[in-house]
Amino acid sequence: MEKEKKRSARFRQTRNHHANETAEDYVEAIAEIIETSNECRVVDLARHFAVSHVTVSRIVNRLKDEELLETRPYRPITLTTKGSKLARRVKERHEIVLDFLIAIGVDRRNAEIDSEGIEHHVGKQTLAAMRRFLKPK
Amino acid sequence: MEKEKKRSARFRQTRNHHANETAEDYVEAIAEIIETSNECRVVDLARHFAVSHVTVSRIVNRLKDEELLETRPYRPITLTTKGSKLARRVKERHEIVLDFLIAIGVDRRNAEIDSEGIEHHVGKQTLAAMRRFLKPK
DNA sequence: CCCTAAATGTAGCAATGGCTACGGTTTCTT
DNA sequence: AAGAAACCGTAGCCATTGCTACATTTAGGG
Repeated sequence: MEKEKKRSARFRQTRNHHANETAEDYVEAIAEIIETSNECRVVDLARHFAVSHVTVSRIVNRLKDEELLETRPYRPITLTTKGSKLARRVKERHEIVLDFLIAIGVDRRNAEIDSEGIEHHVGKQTLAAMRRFLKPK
Repeated sequence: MEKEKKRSARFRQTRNHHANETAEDYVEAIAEIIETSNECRVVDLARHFAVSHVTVSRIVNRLKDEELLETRPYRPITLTTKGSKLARRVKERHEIVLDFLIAIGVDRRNAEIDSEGIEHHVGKQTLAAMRRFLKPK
């Protein structure tokens, strides 16, 4: 019974992370787009994620409420300090996961696909293990 | 531009997999419960995933439409052949991911947590790489 | 056998993330 | 400066996955 309770808690955790995954993907994309194009617009994100601008707009508003970014109507999107920090963490984690998959023998194409999905579920310990694998001292 | 198009396709893929993940989790859980308790009821799944029986009931109906399982009102749930096959594949993949995480140095507790989330995003190549890592010939 | 408890089902609400259609702003081009 | 094109916002639809509250069915204990 005790074991079942733990399992349940785990599943709940997984689900609660879902909205968070979107936030992570968005701040990462925004940081990336700003870095390469100097500014990030709703359309850029729509293209990036291959969704309509409407979907992006709604999510951006939510992330604004969460104080991850700032926008004004018809204006570019900027990250708050909180958003930038999250973006940096996410980017680092993403790169580690990608490099790790390549290191264990997955070709770049597939590593890129799988890492997009995997990265959100990689906890601290797992990330540390991947890091160790990449840089054995 | 070409690269951006590929990336978009990838994201779309990821999203389309979401409903599928639920199906995978459910058939895996059903197979597991039947194996240990001889039958699987809606309440068992509700306990397993720590959600209400209502949520389970709705999802079970959807999976019935997808012919992964069979139910009759107020009756236990059974897997179809299709459902059983999926469950077996999912279970195998799950075990490989779990063992792999442990093998790279993640403790069991964290490996169990992360593997639940990661497993759905592990493609054929990545799974093969994990298998190679576990059983080097 | 009946009556209650447990299990299921149904109705209806919320949040998230998709969409199209339509209308309002900004910006660029002529 | 005017008009077109690009961009953005809003309304309103759908599906999924949560929920509570209430109704129904099944199964067991008296």
